[in-house]
Amino acid sequence: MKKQLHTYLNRYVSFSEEEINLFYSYLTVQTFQKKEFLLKEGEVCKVKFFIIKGLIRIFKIDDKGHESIIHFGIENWWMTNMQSFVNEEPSLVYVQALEETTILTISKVNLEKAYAAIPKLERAFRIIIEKMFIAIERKNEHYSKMTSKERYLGFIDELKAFSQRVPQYMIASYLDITPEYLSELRKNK
Amino acid sequence: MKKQLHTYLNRYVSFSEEEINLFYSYLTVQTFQKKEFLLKEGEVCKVKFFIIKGLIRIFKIDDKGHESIIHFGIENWWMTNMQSFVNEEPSLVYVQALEETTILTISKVNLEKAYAAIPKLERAFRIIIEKMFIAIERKNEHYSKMTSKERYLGFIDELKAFSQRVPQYMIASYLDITPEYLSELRKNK
DNA sequence: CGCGACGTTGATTTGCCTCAACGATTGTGG
DNA sequence: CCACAATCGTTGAGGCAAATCAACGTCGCG
Repeated sequence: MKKQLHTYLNRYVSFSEEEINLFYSYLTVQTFQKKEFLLKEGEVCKVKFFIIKGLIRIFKIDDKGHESIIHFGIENWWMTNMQSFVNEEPSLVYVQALEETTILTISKVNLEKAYAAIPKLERAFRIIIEKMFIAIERKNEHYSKMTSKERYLGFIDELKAFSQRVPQYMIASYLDITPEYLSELRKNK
Repeated sequence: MKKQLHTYLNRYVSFSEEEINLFYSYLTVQTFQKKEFLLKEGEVCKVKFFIIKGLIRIFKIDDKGHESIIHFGIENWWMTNMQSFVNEEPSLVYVQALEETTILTISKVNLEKAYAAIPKLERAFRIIIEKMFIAIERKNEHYSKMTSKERYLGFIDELKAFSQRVPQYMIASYLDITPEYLSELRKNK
């Protein structure tokens, strides 16, 4: 797992073995079963986490009890509920494992310590969040497509990574359409 | 302007006068007239910029020639087209001044130099982008509300900052509804 | 085997768009 | 300083995309 993290981080900033060892000492390994929650609405998100293996979803439940999926997360993604983690506010969303999932977590305090001990980390995480920012804007890009059909087609590529691993109604939820309508879209190609 | 920037940055990380002077030496002042473009689709976004005074919009034009507004930007915001700036790809969006607007710009090269010269800046910009990330997620939050009406109501607060300064059809565009329909929503409270 | 989870289909309803037209402002050049 | 042109908000008629609701078939699992 240390190796996996090292490889990942080196994509952005190159770290020595010692630096990774030090960073790793601030991390905690955790495993969640399928359907287990990493975070529930109302709780404060205490950690950033790196997915070693598995699949998670971030979703919310609206007033009518309707779930809608905001993000999926897979191997080699750093994730958190930024709003809750940064501002230390109650989360508005749920984070749930969709498969058995192993993650490395780091608390806010430890992350600050790690930034202080390894200044390059600050840079790495700035770059990582820039990528996340671009990804989220890209999703929004698709969202504002006129029709759902274009939305669906526009997403096909990035959905490939998930579509084999999650039920179709979750894809529908991510696209913000009903499962019934997605079914119809798929039929008409 | 230097003072304004200093005050702003101190909200996140405290900088000395000298550090700000150094950073400032990498920046360029620019002024744009109302309706002037800071960036057009297809161009590569070469700078990050800080709005000293004025108001801008980021918008795109879809296949049917329909404009839709992605963000507004006002005083004391750092902005850029992240996708284009970071990846040095052609921009998919337009950036346009809606009032006479004065900005401080910094090129990618100079930003790298500034990071190297003033390591604390890396931290400041990490924090700034975290805030931006939270803001954009918050917008998405509103977006996935079931009805446009809820969307409109949910946005009222953060729209106050703009609604006095931009025509209503731009608000509609930002909310992703037609001006006609927004008009109806407003009538029915 | 029986139950729950999932995908599909069809009938009906509705939120929101399109298109067109009309006042009310604003502003701009002659 | 007025006249004419844009620009902007509103209203109404008509239409369509996508939601809702309900029912059914299939599959995998305990």
